[in-house]
Amino acid sequence: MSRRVRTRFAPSPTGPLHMGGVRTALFCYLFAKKHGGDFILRIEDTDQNRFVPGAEEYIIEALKWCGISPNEGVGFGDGAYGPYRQSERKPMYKKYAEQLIEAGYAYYAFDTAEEIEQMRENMTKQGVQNPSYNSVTRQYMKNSVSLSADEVKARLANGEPYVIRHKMPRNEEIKFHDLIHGWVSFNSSQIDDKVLLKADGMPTYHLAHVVDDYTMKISHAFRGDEWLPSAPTHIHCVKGLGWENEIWEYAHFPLILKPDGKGKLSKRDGDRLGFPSFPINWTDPTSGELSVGYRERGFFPEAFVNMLAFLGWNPGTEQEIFSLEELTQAFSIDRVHKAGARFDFDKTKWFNQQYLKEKSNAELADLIAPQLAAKNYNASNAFIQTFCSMIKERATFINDFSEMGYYFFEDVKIYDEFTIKKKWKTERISLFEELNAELLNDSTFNASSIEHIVKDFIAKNSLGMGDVGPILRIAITGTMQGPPIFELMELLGKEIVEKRIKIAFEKFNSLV
RNA sequence: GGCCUGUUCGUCUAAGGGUUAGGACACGUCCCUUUCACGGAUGAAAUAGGGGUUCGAAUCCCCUACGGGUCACCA
Repeated sequence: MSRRVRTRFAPSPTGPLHMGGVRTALFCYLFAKKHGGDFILRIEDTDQNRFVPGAEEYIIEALKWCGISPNEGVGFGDGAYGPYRQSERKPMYKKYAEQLIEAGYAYYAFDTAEEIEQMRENMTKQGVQNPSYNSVTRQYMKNSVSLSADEVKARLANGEPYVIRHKMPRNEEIKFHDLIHGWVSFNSSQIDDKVLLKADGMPTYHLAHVVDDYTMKISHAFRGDEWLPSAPTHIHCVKGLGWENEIWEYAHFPLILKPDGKGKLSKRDGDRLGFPSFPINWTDPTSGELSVGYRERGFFPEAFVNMLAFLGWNPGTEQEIFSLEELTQAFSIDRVHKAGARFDFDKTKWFNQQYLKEKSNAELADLIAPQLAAKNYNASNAFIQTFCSMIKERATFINDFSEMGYYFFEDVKIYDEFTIKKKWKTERISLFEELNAELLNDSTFNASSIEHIVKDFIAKNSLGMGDVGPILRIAITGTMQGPPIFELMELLGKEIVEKRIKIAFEKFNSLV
């Protein structure tokens, strides 16, 4: 009764994986892991015309980055059900297609593309709204249903090109159960005779899905909602092959929609919607066009995965931050939504920020080391860790650190002139020189000693913090935004503070 | 257009016949801080419409509207 849980993610290497695909993989992974089963990566490379070099490697690398590694399949070590690339499984499909013919569930078709086109035109002229190769039109086409057995034999013997088409019944109720949608039923009269085996001997998705999921002992076939309309074809083929008692459970996941709700997110979107739609960078091999991925944009894989999990699923509690392990525990297919979810980049950034805040300063110091090195910023590890502690609650991405806090490592490049003009009073110049001198005399020079000096100075001269704070802050950092100024002065040290104040005061005078 | 599928704050969602319809993002206000953020508090904000069933409906049924998917020798 209890069957080993085996799920698979089966992308086609026709380009990069987009985030919708990653989410499908994630759900398959979570479900398999939760039930102690297997998660398999199968590459659906049956369309040689659409093959894109580098796509398979991309898919593997992207899954690795996300931490949703298959335990079986292309790139992750073969298991007992290989090969895991459909092109390498080519020989087996024909056998099953022929088995379907013998069972009366499929037939040979010899029509050329032009003949099919002609048929569609004729049907349209006759007022048929949706012309297709189906239980009615197949009678008028060149196939083993309409042609005599002898002629079919002769054509086959002559090596005439042919495809094998599914023979969808004329008028039958086809019903199947979906873990998310419940019972879904179709009338077969609405469904066309899909090509199962192409003229080049390769299967189409329809045959490949049925044959591979059966032979790979897949227990749960999960895929996006866009597959729902072709499910009856698959169900009927399963029946024709006599596998209906061993069939997997289906679940069709809700689609991830564009932020405006107009259509599903697709590969074609790249990063031109204002946010990445790919997990990692992708360079189109023909156009050379680069689409920035979540990884390069500065997202943590944990945050990206966490966000994806919450698109169409939720745990039913108010917890939102989940590690992969926690997701595995909490995941349940019956908490997956039915309706498509619009993507929200703000929320995605929020997830990243949550993870950023939780990183230790030591971890962050390691992570930002490359960007500091790239800018030739040299500093001790202790300095960098303090820098991280001061900047992390103000940033969303680690990529932003060196840019946001450049003044930790080099002199101020841009001054907030608006605030200077408002706050700098030329007549107070000697007063500030005095403060500067007092600061230089401070032998401790830590945040609290500096604060003392400044506060005494304010009191002595009947000023307010608003008269001094901004001046100091802009002198040191150039901006009104940033970490606590006294702590920053302590970190930078007396020499740098002295130098910056000197440069700044001259600048201020020239501005006012 | 046919078929399939869906519809709770702007967005992601909770509430599986009985709640002042809850949370999060984004937005407003206040507190903390005489910076910015973080954090805390608070506000505004939703059951698409119409019919049933029921003592009682966001939840069940029907109709309408609207959205999405799909209609290839692509997956």
